Amino acid sequence: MAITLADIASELGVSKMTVSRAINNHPLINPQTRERVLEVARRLNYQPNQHARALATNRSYLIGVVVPDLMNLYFAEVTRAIESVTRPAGFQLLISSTEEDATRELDQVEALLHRTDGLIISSVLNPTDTRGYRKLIKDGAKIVLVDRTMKDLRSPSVATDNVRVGKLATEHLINLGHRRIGHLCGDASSVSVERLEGYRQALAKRKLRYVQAQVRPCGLLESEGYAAMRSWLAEGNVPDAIFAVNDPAAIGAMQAMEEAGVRVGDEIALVGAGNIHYGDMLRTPLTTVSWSRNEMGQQAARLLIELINNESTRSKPQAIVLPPELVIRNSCGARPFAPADVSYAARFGIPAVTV
Amino acid sequence: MAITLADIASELGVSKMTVSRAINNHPLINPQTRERVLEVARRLNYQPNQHARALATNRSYLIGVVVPDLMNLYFAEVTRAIESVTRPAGFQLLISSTEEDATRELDQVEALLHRTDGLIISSVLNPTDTRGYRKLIKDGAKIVLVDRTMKDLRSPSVATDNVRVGKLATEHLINLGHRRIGHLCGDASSVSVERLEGYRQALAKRKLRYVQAQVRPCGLLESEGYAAMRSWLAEGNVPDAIFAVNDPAAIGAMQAMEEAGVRVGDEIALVGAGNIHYGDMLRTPLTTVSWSRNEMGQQAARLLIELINNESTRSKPQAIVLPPELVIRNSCGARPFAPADVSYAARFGIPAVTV
DNA sequence: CTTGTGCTTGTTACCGGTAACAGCTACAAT
DNA sequence: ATTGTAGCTGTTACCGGTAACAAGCACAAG
Repeated sequence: MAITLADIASELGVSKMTVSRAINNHPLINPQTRERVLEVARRLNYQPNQHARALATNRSYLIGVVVPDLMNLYFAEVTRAIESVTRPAGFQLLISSTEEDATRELDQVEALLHRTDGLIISSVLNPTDTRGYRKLIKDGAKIVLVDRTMKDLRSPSVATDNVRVGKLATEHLINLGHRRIGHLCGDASSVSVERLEGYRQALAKRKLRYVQAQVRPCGLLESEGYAAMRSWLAEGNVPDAIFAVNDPAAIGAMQAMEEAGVRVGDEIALVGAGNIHYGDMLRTPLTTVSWSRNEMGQQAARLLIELINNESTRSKPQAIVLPPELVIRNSCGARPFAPADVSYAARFGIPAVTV
Repeated sequence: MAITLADIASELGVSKMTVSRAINNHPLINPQTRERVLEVARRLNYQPNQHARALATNRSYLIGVVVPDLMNLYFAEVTRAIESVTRPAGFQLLISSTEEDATRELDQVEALLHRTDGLIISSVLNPTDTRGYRKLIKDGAKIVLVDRTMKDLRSPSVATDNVRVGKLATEHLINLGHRRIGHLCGDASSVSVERLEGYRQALAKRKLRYVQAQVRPCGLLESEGYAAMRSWLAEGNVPDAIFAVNDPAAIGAMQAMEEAGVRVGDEIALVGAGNIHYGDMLRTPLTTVSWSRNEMGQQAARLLIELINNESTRSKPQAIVLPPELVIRNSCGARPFAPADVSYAARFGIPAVTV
């Protein structure tokens, strides 16, 4: 078995308490005694039992991170940023990926809450459906929301202005001369809903009609973007420009377009959101909307540590909003798409569907 | 505070022990009693205190995962595969990224060992320098090595045949007609050393000279591949084909080439290793060597769970080797590179260095 | 010579579970 | 009636730390 406080104590003929104080740099201890204890601890390679410590102090020095998808480099980046703050502060991360699945999220959160000091969550849930989290927070759970927020929840959050994200992307496409602009929209999560709202606002502002058929349900995963775009191309009636809810969805759509022989940025303009790594190195570099993933993760980590240490001087939970900006690359194209009615179905060998 | 066993016990007028037995499906309990207990537990939303349980049983149901770089999608994939096995088995993951830094790895491992039931490690360390791990394993640490292995270590491992990886990549370049084949080599880790060995073997087999100047130290990170290639191009004397130790390094190199106006696959053939996500969607799709990340993660997870449950029937630790295969895309080019002595320095505006 | 005070150390109990063993009850066997 | 034996439940101690309080000691002040 491992070395315990008691081993060191008996070795030195002192009490466990003295050893404990030495290890924890407690002020009420003779510096010489501390040195003697630390020396023995080093010699025996003492490692405190974290479970015992957590049980006694009710502090685990663990932070749970719940993200929708670790294969999405956007979240890998946010997670790394979180770690860059939590590690120096002495916390370790319990990371779990929900695969964009709400049930899994609730399970994970429930499981993580009781073995961590607090959670950083990027929630897949519908932002209006806050019952679950509201209760947890009332019961004292320390939760910070990152990237995806929820309405009226008394917990700090860090996100970008997603309505503006949708507006920036859509307005850019309008400015390029496009009039038939579609949207691959996400799910019920806050980012999806707000970016859709931004898309609508941009259209309205420029007096363009909002056409239901031009908004295709998709999801936030690359595979979903691919599937949605593939069926859209097969059915026909594809717009000349598309704003995809996020970069993975855009990249999935891009892949579907390429398979169908559609020249991205030329025949169909495409804009994503999130500015994920490799977006600039793709066959068709992806035009996107960007904000700092680094800032996002670091701020979230700071807010959570504040919360854990009860340093929150403010009465209202802080909601940090990071400014989004357009990153223009090639996928949005320069020329508008001229022919109004090309069917891509033939390219897949699938009969076109009249909408 | 949270509900404890004692709360449930007093509510029902039974002992803590009875409640504990009910919660854990212990056989020595009256089914009716169990039902009554479970009902109250549900009603009060009892969540067992994992720290207390871990302290009493010496089992935490946590598995530590130490990977070199979570921004490397290769490891994100392996991690996801690990999780797909460990989660159904009731374990949670404590993930930490070492950023390809040996010191950080040792720190992390030390810290994780004492709060987990076992570790899955992809080690950055020099594979011959096994002192540290050897001692830990002798002291009872449950460790499975994944992707990167170490010599003579009594612990199970899952990896690919990295000598073969280097051979496959290099032979492919030779078969394409290249004679001046360089290598962006990694660090002291097992994959780096073995792939370099494969590169040498392939050259030797085809009677090509091993030229020290054509093997550039690089590292395993994208940024390192970029930096190494950039300076190589600036110095001149670049070979017509390059095998990069892994995909991130290859992609970094690719970026440096593009910035220098060098046409990848055309002027310089490039092959990576690992087949990371997006490798096929890059501006120049990356030729690479591939093996199953999924298999890798899942097998590692199974081996560790076996180890934790002491189900290891075999006396020798298992060493699983996954077969690598070549994935031919565009970065390796079709035509060999003709001119032998072009200086790329001018393109950077840097004076060429004669080697 | 007491008393007070500050510094350091020890004692006790507890955090919330679980293992090992003891004890109780009802019923069957002798 | 006694003993044995399942079958279930309770008791006690312990896992390895820490908080709160008690206590010892040296030395200065009264």
